[in-house]
Amino acid sequence: MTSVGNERNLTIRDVAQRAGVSISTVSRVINGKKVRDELQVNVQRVLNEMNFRPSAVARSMVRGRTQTVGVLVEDISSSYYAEMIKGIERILERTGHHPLFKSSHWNLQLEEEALQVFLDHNVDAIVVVGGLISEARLQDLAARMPLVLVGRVGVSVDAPTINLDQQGGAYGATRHLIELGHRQIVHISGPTSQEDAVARRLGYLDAMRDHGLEVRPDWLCEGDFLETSAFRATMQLIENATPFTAIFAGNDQMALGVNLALHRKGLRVPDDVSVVGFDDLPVSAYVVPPLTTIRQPAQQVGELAAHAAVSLMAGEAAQLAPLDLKLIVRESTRAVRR
Amino acid sequence: MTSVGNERNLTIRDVAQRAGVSISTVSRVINGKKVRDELQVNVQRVLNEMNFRPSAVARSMVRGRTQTVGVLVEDISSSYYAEMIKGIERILERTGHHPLFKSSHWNLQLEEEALQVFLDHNVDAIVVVGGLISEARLQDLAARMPLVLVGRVGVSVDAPTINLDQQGGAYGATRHLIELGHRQIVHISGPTSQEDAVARRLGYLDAMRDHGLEVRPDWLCEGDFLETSAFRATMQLIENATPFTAIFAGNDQMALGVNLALHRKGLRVPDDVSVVGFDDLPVSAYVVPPLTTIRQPAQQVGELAAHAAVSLMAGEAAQLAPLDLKLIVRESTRAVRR
DNA sequence: GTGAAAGCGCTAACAT
DNA sequence: ATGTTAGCGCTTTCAC
Repeated sequence: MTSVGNERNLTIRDVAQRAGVSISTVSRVINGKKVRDELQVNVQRVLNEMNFRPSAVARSMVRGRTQTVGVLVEDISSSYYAEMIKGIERILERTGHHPLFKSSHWNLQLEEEALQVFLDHNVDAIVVVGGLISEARLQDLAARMPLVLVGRVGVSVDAPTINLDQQGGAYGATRHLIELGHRQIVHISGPTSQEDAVARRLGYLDAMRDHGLEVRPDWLCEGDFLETSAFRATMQLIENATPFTAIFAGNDQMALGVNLALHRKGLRVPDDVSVVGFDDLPVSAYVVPPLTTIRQPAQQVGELAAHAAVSLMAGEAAQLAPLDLKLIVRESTRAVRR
Repeated sequence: MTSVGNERNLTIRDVAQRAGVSISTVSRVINGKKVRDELQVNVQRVLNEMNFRPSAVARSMVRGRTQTVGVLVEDISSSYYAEMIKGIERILERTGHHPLFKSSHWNLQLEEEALQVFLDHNVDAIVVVGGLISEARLQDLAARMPLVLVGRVGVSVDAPTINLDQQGGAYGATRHLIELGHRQIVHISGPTSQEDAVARRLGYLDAMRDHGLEVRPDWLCEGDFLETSAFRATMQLIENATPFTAIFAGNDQMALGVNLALHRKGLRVPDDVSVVGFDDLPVSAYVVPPLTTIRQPAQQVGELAAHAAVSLMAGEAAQLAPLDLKLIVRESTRAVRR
């Protein structure tokens, strides 16, 4: 049976001894440097026999690089971030780098701690997704090591930044409803402490204004990007007899909350009320009715961020292809009934 | 402004020099060992001033421990694993350990590679969730280092194993349908290459048999745990005019696929067909109608696994509290129409 | 209690 | 081309 890894804790010395060469020769063989054919073959054989693998820790120590990339997200288990992480994994795997994921749960202190851990562990690059870290701190980081920012709009940090046009996406979502004849459109936003939530709300406001539609104050609700908040907001709306024919939720999770509230109140989607979400989560195509939404290419964002990090680590400039949000029309929206 | 981490790459020598003491004294202060009060205060001040943090890599090198735990899952971005990961993060954070997550995508070779990476990086413990790694290999690993297994039923490896009674859960799901008067119950299982899928199918079969119900061959479908497969299977069932009044899907994602197919064919849930899922994903409570399902306490599983790993690393035996699956009755099931 | 020195496993000069 | 040696930054004997 082939054993996984070293039998005990073998070192390069053990290999050298067994092969009857010096440790540098073993090191050279391991690293594919020039060695006399005869020795090369012999050492390689011993290497295989002993199932030897060099210690990544020792290599990191001497090389000053660890082949790891710190990735800071709000919540690993949230669908959107999870998708992004998948993209990051895929790219880094190819380049022999290892992502180190940390969740900060929208908590500034946890973010700082995570960064500190990355620094302590001497990661070769850091990817910061969203978050509350100050611009100054990010700039500080960027000056010292490869840093890639995702979803931090409006920061002037000297680091490649990947942003999707949240405002434009929200504008498109709202316009879609308007084009279907809706005039009374509610928007349930995410928490205004988050940039994305604010940008999307702005997009909604812009679209309404551009089409000459007034926004009733009670059409603007604030949720927290989770299902329950939107569920409650929608129940409230109905109980208050607020008039509306469509709801644009700040993300798909909240759109689900909206759906359920409408269902509870005996309103049908899309016959009575049209609903649009944002993100296009994997489940969104399968809920009943399938959700019209704005697709965020989360995996691609992750891939792009990883590519940028790899470039930076190689001392090259990062190439940032523009990524687009796309309206995905499914079955939760229809022309307003006249 | 407080800077994150070291200005350049400060070492313990720089601190020693500035504080006018030896590096051992600095080391002692950092590690909270006995040092003369006067020196202690002085060194600590310099430490703070310089914003010094010891290199985790160097510490790992000399201590032989890295404070990291390798966690191998099939797919980080899958809801169920993501929840578990959250539980693992939460516990390890408290003990100062850092999880290193790897996805293996149901690919044996990727699993082996991930393990190898863990070993190379000298992780202090490994948590293997499900997967295809052979029992022999796991035993090999367990003999050499702290290893915790999750969801590997029937392996006789000398390592703490956390298992939920998948078969029992499926039995309960099926019995729930039977108690509602259903007799014609379809089961769409996950891929039979996965232990969980097989166990759940067995639970279904047991329940049917125990209640004297025959299982038509075409009531047993095999999906792949993803929405689409169940969608297709359900469409097929209806097109073949297979008689059924309820469907037990192997997981919630497939239950969503079932829902959509029923919707497409004009069948109502639960009025025409009852549907039960498995897992209780965060979204399951918010789809319309809210899904009746078997709750797997994914986060708790993660927490338990992390606790076990921590115990093992401390040289203690792991305490494994039993975790239960629970039937969550929501609105996708109702008594069969007579 | 404190400092000098050895050494964790490896790579990269530097000799040979 | 190969071996010898000096560290990488830290912890930990071991003397004092």
